Amino acid sequence: MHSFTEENYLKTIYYLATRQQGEVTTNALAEMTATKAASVTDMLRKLADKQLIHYRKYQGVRLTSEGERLALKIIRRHRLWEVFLVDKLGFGWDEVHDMAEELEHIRSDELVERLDKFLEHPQFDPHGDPIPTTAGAMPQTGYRKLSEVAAGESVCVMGVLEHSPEFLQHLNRTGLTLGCSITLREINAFDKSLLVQIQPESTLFVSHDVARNLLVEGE
Amino acid sequence: MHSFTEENYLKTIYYLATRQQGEVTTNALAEMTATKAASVTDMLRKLADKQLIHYRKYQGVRLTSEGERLALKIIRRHRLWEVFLVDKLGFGWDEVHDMAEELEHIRSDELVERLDKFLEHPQFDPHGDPIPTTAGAMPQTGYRKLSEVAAGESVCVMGVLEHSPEFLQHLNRTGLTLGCSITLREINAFDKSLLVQIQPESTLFVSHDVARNLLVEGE
DNA sequence: TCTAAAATTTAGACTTGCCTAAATTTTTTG
DNA sequence: CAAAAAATTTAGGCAAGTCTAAATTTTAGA
Ligand SMILES: [Mn+2]
Ligand SMILES: [Mn+2]
Ligand SMILES: [Mn+2]
Ligand SMILES: [Mn+2]
Repeated sequence: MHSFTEENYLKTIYYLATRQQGEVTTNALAEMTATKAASVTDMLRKLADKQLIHYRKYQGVRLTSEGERLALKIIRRHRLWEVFLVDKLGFGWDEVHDMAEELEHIRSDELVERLDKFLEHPQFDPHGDPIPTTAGAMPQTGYRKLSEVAAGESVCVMGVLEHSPEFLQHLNRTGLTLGCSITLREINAFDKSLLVQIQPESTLFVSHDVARNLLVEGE
Repeated sequence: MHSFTEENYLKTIYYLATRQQGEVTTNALAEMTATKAASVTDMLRKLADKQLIHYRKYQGVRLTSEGERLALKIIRRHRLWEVFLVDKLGFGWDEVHDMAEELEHIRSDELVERLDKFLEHPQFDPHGDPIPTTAGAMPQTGYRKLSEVAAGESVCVMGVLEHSPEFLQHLNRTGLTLGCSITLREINAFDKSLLVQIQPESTLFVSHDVARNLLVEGE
């Protein structure tokens, strides 16, 4: 069995590995887990002993296939619980992360599979993130960042890259929630801010900081 | 904030205090928590420091009102999660205890209140145990043990005192599940076993060991 | 390429929760 | 009521996960 802490490290390594190439560094892990580099080194030695990561001193780490399998299992749990909290209990998408962070560690495969069935096998969590399959596959989405869309294109908001309550609440206020159809009217060359049409009658300014954290699906 | 371990000790002290009079002893706690007396003593000192129990060396312990409030809060969570697992996910009453044992420690009052609403404010858990109120009151039931019922009486099965999967599965097999109406036909003076009528056409032998763990409600 | 800065690891320590063995207190019993 | 037994606490230690400070390795810059 694995501790909460080990599970959180595996998930964090997976997360960091997907948004960069090469090995995940000690300092990056220390920052994400809000601990110190020395503590990370201790844990890396332990995860390496358990064959969950490939680790060479000073060279960073990479998940083994067993480590990745475990990471995906925790991510599956996390995202299913988030769906439960939003769809069944009525929480907002900005409120569920911390609870799911705890619920993901409840140790029962049967529980997860029954929850999945109860939720009618959702494909995406409330933030648009794909839910890994029982078999441990992470479904790929072809989403682009809104910041990479060309002027004139019409797209649908499908997910977010930033999960902080502050960002999600900002989206709530501006109306840029999942499923929302928008057309990109102008791109401001100076600060890369966007003018998007959100309703036939209403347009909205979107900063580059927001645009590069919004995932959209082409026309 | 309190650790899982502290919460489990408080719940155990509450449990032991309700089924005996006077203070709860170190050895009783060691047995229930499957640890050693020396470990219990360590934890008692810590809980006393936090003013959650009244503790005098060698004299046993008693919950403070704050300790009891916390214990009831954990019990409320435990029982609500059990209702969720049985009513919504379709688990059997013999399968849910260990999962609820973990779920009860998820730290969010809002989550518990929303779960309570989602479950439509249940009064009892799948084992017939009353669910403490948000305010921290434990509803009292007037149930008697089946072993204390007189021959000739008709009663309804309302709860169990023993929660082991083995006992619950035994009840499943014999048909003595919650809500079941039975009439006590005979009491065997030798071994206190019972002959109960469970259907107009069928009767059943019930050992004293089973009867003293079954809670029933008078005619 | 050699050195200074940055990144990482090691050393030594702390807290929590647990253990065994030994000491102490309480309870029981002859 | 004194001795033996039972219950409880104390002493000393261990593993997990964290920290700070110091040492080491890698990287980057002149
Ligand atoms: Mn977590
Ligand atoms: Mn999510
Ligand atoms: Mn528990
Ligand atoms: Mn129960």
